Amino acid sequence: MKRPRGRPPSAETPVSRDDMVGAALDLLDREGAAALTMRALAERLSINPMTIHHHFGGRDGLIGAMSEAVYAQVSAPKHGTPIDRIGELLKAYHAQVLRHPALTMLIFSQPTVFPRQAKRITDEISALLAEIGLPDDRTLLWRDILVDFTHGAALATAMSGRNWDRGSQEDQGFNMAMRELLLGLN
Amino acid sequence: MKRPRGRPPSAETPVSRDDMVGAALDLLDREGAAALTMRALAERLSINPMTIHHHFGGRDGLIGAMSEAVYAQVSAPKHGTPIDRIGELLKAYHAQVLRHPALTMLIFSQPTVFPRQAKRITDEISALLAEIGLPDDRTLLWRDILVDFTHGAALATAMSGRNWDRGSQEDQGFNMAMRELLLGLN
DNA sequence: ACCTGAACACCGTTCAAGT
DNA sequence: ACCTGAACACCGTTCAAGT
Repeated sequence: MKRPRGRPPSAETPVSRDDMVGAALDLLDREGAAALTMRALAERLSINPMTIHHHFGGRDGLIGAMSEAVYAQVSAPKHGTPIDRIGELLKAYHAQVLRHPALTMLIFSQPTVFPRQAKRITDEISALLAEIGLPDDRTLLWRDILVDFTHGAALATAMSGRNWDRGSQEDQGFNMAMRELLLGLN
Repeated sequence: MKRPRGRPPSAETPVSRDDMVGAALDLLDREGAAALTMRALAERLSINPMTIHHHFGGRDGLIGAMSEAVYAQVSAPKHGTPIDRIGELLKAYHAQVLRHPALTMLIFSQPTVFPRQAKRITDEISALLAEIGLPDDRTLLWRDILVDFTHGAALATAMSGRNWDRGSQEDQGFNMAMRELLLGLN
């Protein structure tokens, strides 16, 4: 029953890095943060826990890779008014949070793994706010308002514990609130 | 060196429930969530881990008691316009978050321990919004905006990892943002 | 380079027992 | 009632070793 030591014969297709990230996300979404252990994930992939550890440099590294994968594609549309583009960017961000609420909690509770993608998105919002012609101090103020509100809404979702599909009620509430907030920018 | 089994002679003043909550908060604030283990806390109090466990029904129960203690005193002033009272209530809430950012993260990442105090504060905001004369749908919308923004700002603070005294820059940023948001209610 | 097994230093909690 | 010690079933990670 036990696998032999050392590298397995190459006939067995090896488990890729992406396989690991994908399986980790699936496990996290289905069973929550407590269930995402290196050991459980390894079991599911029929590999050794240390294999995962070596690929990502530990559990934090794995979580970092997961968040990069999830948030990499979040971006603002190329056309439209700056305000519309801000709204769409934050909606896209929030939509990903709705898909993986437990991941959001993990990221927040472990500051060391906070993804570069989050900084990228934040910076993009700052740039768009400046494009409107807002003075510097109000650019900062509104960037914090919009980003913090989005994170707070994410938190509320993550705490509810369920996963949501795009277009759910939760999503609509967020969209309405975001529209209301963006009115304050005019 | 080892303490004897069973109940210690009553000459040694026993460790009270409040002592445990206080020491737990101190440990959490100083060294972070990972350091708040039943065993480390027991060591610090020179008692058995299981003593704490029995008093609170486990680690989650302890965290619940900590959050009740921290948020119990957060309340709105008795006089003033509803909008002012909302602002003060959320500022008081946020001020406690600034004092114990790691506790906030713990609460959020463990939905089962989310404190009754949070519900109490949320309900109070709903009531104050209704007092302004806002229609029901806008009461809900703005309650979410204000509460979620406050939580998001709390998150940003908690992630920064440091503790802040009242009146810090972080606090001022929050106060300015809150004032800006409350303008949207008129 | 890539993968593995055994061991280490933890953890919360169950259980049975003391006073 | 309140407190304790030992044991259980975990955890991430270090280490040394295989191919």
